[in-house]
Amino acid sequence: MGRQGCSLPTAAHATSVCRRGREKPLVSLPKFPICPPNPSHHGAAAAASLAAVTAATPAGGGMVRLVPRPPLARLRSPPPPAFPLPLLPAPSLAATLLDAISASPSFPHLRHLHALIVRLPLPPTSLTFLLSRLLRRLAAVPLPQLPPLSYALNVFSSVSPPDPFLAAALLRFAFLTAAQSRFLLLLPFRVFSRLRRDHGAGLPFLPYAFSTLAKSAAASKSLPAAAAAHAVSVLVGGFDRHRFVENSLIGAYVACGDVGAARKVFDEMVVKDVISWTSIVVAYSRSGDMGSAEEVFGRCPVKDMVAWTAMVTGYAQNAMPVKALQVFDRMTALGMVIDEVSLTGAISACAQLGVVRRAAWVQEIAERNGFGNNIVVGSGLVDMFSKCGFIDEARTVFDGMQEKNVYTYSSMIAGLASHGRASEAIDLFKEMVNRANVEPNHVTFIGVLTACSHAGMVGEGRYYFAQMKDKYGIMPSADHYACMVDLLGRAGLVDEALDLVRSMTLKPHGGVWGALLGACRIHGKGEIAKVVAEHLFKLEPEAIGNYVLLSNILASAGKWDDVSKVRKLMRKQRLKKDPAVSLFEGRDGLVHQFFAGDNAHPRTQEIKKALLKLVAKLKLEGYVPILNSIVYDVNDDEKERLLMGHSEKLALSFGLLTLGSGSTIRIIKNLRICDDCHLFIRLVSRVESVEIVVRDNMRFHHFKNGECSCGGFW
DNA sequence: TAGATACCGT
Repeated sequence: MGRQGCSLPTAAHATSVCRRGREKPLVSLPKFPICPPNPSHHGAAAAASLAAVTAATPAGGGMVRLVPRPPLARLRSPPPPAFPLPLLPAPSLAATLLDAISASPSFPHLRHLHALIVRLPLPPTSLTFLLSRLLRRLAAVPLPQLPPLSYALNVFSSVSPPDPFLAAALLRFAFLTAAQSRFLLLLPFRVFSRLRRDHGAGLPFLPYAFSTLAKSAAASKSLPAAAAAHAVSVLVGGFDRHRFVENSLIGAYVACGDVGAARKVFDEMVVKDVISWTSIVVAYSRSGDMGSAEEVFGRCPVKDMVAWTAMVTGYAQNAMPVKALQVFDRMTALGMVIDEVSLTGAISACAQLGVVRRAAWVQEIAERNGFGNNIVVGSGLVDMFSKCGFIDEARTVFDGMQEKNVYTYSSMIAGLASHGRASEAIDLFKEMVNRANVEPNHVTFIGVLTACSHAGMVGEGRYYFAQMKDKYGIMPSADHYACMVDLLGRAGLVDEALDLVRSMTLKPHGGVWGALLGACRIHGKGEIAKVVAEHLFKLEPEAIGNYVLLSNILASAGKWDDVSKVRKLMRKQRLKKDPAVSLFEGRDGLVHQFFAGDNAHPRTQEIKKALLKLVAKLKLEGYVPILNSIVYDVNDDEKERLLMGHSEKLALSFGLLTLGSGSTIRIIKNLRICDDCHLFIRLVSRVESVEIVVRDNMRFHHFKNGECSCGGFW
């Protein structure tokens, strides 16, 4: 129990279950406070580090022309000012100008204000304060009108002697504009170098200047830049014991993936605050080392909402959803407020678990607090409902979202694909690129290709695979190849799929070979399977599924000698197959768990009796058990007996007993549904007039009127 | 100066 880390949850993820007579609700619904929605190490070394970083920065199309010009010379027919001309005493004048800066909608307005400010008789502190605010506002002007760096340098040069406060504001301007244009992310380093060259020791720097350099290093994920920011902050700034700067440096090292360097700065800090602690926790969450994250979090003396949230999202990102929800519950029990970010972590955990009641509770929190308008929360809800089996609810959330981005579309497309609604997924992709003008990325195409694969749409799949590269400039990754191999292989084009793998310039990973092995299973290609499996066993020696799959393929072909060889190999590797298990959530919210051949449920006699009756009824309708689905060398009677003990049949029988005709029965299974159970459930949906939704380890099957949404492609 | 979402095969 407690296995974590598969793409869809196993039964073990349920927080509590009904088994061996022990009944507990799946989840309790705690009460907690909700916050209101948000309103909206030496001189030469330092120089060398800095030179390395600035040299690594590509030349920037004239943006770094550091030739100051008098601001007035740039004035060209300014528009009429949208504010009253200041005829007030000096303090009020500064206040009026500040209001005017905040309210200025465009670069021309701000330019006009700049001209005005430098002409007015303002005290020096007011002047630098206003100009720094002006720089901040200038950096927020949307891209087409975004002022060039040369203009910001003019602002800086408006004041003499050079002012440290304005220098920090100038660096921040460089950072913000570079971030906005996603170009020249290391621009602040260039500006810093220039300021050093022009003013030398005549211009001291404030700590904020170095935190901006650290931020710029973090944004560019450049470890040399982080090291350079570190070096100059100590050697030029003398800030080797400044908490603010140290925290920024930790953040930069974390963003660049150097946990060791981050930890070194942290360990050497004399005074640590919650931000220092949280940064280290995050460093371990991101590197997948939740054990160390737990240890550091445990030692953190004062924990705030952000620190707690870092743990929730850390667990969620590392496929430990049960722990994520436990931490989320603890933080709410302690009276911490919940905001969009912490809720996003809980949503992700619910999506991984597929727990319906908990998901509904999370949505209620989101709606009650207006978080539903948040694009990240909304996208998360779409994903969550899809993974809980409620594709229509996912679509409702999606349609209700005012703003959608590539995550929102990709979640919805992948959701539709996993529910077998391929044409809807393709239509949505077309809407995304043609009407909404949202640029697809590599993840979007995984969803599109999966949709094609699950519906046998070979032509469409080939078309989008080509379009991805030719139209959108996205080079296919091994994952995209895995989708294509799956698509071709399922459709029976196993040889073509093998050719595609052999033509790859990228090294095929387990996903690619695994898809091919799956195709061999469907189409009974025992000989190819053996070759494919060899690649897989080398790449993933401990992935039990590969051995089981090969063994099953060989068993279906009656090659029992080969089967025993594979089983021997498994024993040698000390690998043991996961037992098959199905979960059924009753109307009362209790989760009932059934293992294959299980007699443990309190109502087992009733369940088996009902199942036998059901089998007899189906046989009258033409049902013939698919004995081939049993991969053991036993006689046909025994095969049929084993088939009738399959966990999803037990869960279905119990579902029918408790819910009855006309209802929707939802079953979660940890392994792939077998051919016989698939046929069986299809027939039950017709004969008993029920809808049955089964989530297997990869996707959803919606059974209705004798048909399944997967159309046989699973 | 710290915390956010989507994806392949078995």
